Amino acid sequence: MADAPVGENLLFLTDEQLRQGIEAMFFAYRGFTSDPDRILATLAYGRAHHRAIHFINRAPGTTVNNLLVLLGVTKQSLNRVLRTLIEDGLVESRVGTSDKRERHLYLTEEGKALETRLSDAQRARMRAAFRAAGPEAVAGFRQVLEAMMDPEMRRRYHAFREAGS
Amino acid sequence: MADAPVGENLLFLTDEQLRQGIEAMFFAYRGFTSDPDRILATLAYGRAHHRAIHFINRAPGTTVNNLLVLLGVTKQSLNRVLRTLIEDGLVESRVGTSDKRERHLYLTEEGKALETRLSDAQRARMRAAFRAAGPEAVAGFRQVLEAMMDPEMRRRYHAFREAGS
DNA sequence: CAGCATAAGTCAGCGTTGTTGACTTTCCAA
DNA sequence: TTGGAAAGTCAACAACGCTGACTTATGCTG
Repeated sequence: MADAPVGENLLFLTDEQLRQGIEAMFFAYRGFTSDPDRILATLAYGRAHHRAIHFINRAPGTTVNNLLVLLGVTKQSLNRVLRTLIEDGLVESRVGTSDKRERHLYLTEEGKALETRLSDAQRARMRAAFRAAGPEAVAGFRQVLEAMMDPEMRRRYHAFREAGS
Repeated sequence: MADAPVGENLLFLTDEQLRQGIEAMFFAYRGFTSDPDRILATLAYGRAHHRAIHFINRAPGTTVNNLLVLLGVTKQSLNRVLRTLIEDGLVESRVGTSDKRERHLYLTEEGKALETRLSDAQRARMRAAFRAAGPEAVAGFRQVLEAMMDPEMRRRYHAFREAGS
């Protein structure tokens, strides 16, 4: 916010620059998802399964309600994914202790194994991109992405930053 | 590649940093698509229509084959989208002059109007994010996104940069 | 000219993942 | 004890990917 560069250096706000940013997001997101997608395709799972596994791994014991708000999907949509993951023994659902209506979600050993496999693939690409671009570019990358989030999602993103590190 | 910073400044390649990068991409992409999605929902169109409209606008006269490679979808999937856009009078399909097997795609006035509407919404968010982060961050953002693309997509992305500016 | 290749379009069917709406069960808290 | 929150379920639907099989029109090559 505050003091953006004044005067001549606003070329990065050109219509053409903005369109290129949009296209960069589109093509980069394709690359971003392609490696896990290839693994998932061999397992009869999809991206929704990956996302559930990712966030359960990041926040073990999270409730179904937490998860569906985080993922931005309906209870019914998440439930379909969770059911198959539980049936297949990748996720464990434990009844809450303080509030027994809640279900707390955990990855099983098998679930952790798949998480590692998916994450390794995705992190390898991210690592290569970070290494190629250098630390200053990475800082800029994160700043722009953060500014692009809805405020509520930015809040949740920060919650993970604190919990994870 | 080349000379990455040596020694202590490799914190940006930490496992935790990479995971945060992954989550940033996820949350940011949600924001990135949310504004056009809201408009499209009122029109019985989806993201696939938006993507087709976007790239036809960027490369008027492109062929169906060009477009499906660019979008990374099958002919059948693209055709379903194009058919509705042509029926609704947003896209015009002209038989090729040199090669009559080809169909060249153009936005009609109505198509351009919708493109503008969708693009305005998406660019507004991108502009706000760029402004908030500043030009150096934007440069880094683009560097990292580019490094994250598959090489073939990076080539196509550059083709647009040259054609567009 | 014959025959193969290419571009496009179409039909049928399927899977994943999102949606709404309606409903039940469980259980906490006022 | 009663209202409401959390979770789960069933049904139906839409968007948008996919494969496979096929047709039509056209271009190119031997």
